[in-house]
Amino acid sequence: MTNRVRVRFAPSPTGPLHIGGVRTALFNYLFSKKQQGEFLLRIEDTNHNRFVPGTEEYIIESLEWLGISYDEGPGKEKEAGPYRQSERKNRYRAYAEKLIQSGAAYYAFDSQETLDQLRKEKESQGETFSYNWENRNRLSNSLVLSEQEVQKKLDLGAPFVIRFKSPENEQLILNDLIRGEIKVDSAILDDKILFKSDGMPTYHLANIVDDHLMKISHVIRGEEWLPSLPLHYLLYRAFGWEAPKFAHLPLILKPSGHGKLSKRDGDKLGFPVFPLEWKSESGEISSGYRENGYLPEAVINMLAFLGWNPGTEQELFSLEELIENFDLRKVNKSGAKFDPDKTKWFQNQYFQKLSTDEITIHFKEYLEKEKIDYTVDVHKIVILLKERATFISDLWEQGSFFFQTPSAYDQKAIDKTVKPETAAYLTRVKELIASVNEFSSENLSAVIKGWISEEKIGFGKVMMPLRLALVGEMKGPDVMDILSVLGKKESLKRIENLIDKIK
RNA sequence: GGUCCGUUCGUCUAGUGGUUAGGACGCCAGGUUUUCAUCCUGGUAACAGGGGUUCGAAUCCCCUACGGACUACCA
Repeated sequence: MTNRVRVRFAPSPTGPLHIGGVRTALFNYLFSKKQQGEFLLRIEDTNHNRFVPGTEEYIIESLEWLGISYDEGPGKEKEAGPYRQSERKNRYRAYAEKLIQSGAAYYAFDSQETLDQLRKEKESQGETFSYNWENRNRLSNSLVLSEQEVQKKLDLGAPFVIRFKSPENEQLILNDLIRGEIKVDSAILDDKILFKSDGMPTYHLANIVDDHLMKISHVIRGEEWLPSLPLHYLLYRAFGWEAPKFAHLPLILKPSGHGKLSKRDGDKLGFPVFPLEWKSESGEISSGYRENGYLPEAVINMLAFLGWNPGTEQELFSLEELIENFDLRKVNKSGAKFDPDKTKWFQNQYFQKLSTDEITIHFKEYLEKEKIDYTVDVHKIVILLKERATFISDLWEQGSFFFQTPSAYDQKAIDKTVKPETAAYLTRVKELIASVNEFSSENLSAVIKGWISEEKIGFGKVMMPLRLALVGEMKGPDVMDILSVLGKKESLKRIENLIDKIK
């Protein structure tokens, strides 16, 4: 008898994990850690047709990047393993047979074509065909066939599936930790296939068997599974097992328009829906948060607040704080539209928390990757640019002029700042700068601003063209700081360039 | 179509019978920055509709509308 909390994240390796899946993993992780329980990763690969190579590795790498570590799973084998359903393959049949023995399930031999035909017929009458108490006695299965006939078919190797015999008339009262009581009439259920003709279990069987065998205490999964809850509940009962507690998480919806957030929304709408970049076999690339420069902390924080909040006004939470504060009862019932702007805001918050040293390291890596040579003091540039950046790449967008002499000038800025006397002013500034030995922004400021004040010229008339000469447009940090970072030689060159241009 | 779930500012949400319905993102305005961005201050804006229950409903109940999920030998 153990009350130990054990939860699992059970993705199927049919494609890259998208952020909805990541959030499910996160909530499972937070819940289990809050209760000092275990978090397992189980790969649900019972359908080889949909298997996509590389996705299991992708899932593991994603969780690792985000800091969601699992206690048991592929590569972390414990006694409940193995953790891939394909490797547990030969366990499921026996469980299905057990259900047949007790009368809770039965063999069915109907061909795909027969069923398709029946569905079509019903559909043409505006009704839906369902394989259940209404017509299971008219079909080809062990409910209607004699024991000998069934045995003969089995012996001959005829293809078969095993279906669950759902009760005809029972009011089921189910419980969900987030939604409370849910009442369902069993008459609307169909006899779901538990065991496929290819020798593999379906999700429903494998899921229940494994959750039981792995001693899962709480099943936390997406709302799309809510309609399967009655079946799962019935399955536990048929096996005579105690069912875990269930919690169905609200869905993550598209930012605009309608419906569940899907893989295709991301690049269509200009933000990632995947934690990591993914390249499909056809060569199509889906962008990822990591490659787009997001910090894992920001992604975690954003995801945690999609459908959950602590009930206080605090919005910034580290993983540890999330664990401390997480409460399933505070999870919302309704779906949440994904908000790319808010995600950026979280990113900005975490980016600003980074030290200038950390940012410098990453910015240098960026420059190297982009093959940009430099002699300037990158750390100084980072100090100047940090507060205006949200991503490392912003540093380049905001400050490329530190590395490259302007080759063109913003025409609007020229029109606005260049006057007949500008060339003369700049020539004088050049002389002044040349006279400064220790090229600090304080010294430069004293000399240049001193001269402007003395001559009563007006700051804008000098500073604006000077900025234009150094930057190429009207943006960037303090002009004196820019001069200081650029150094005497480069500064003089840039001023000279503009003088030549406007003379 | 059927079943189930849901519905507070544009978005994420607080709120559990008595609040000027709070916060955040976004947006707008002002200030700072002799530039741009940041930053600061302020503003905009919501209880889906209709019936009950109650002295009193965003909060409890019912109906309607709308939204979503599911409805495979996929998970």
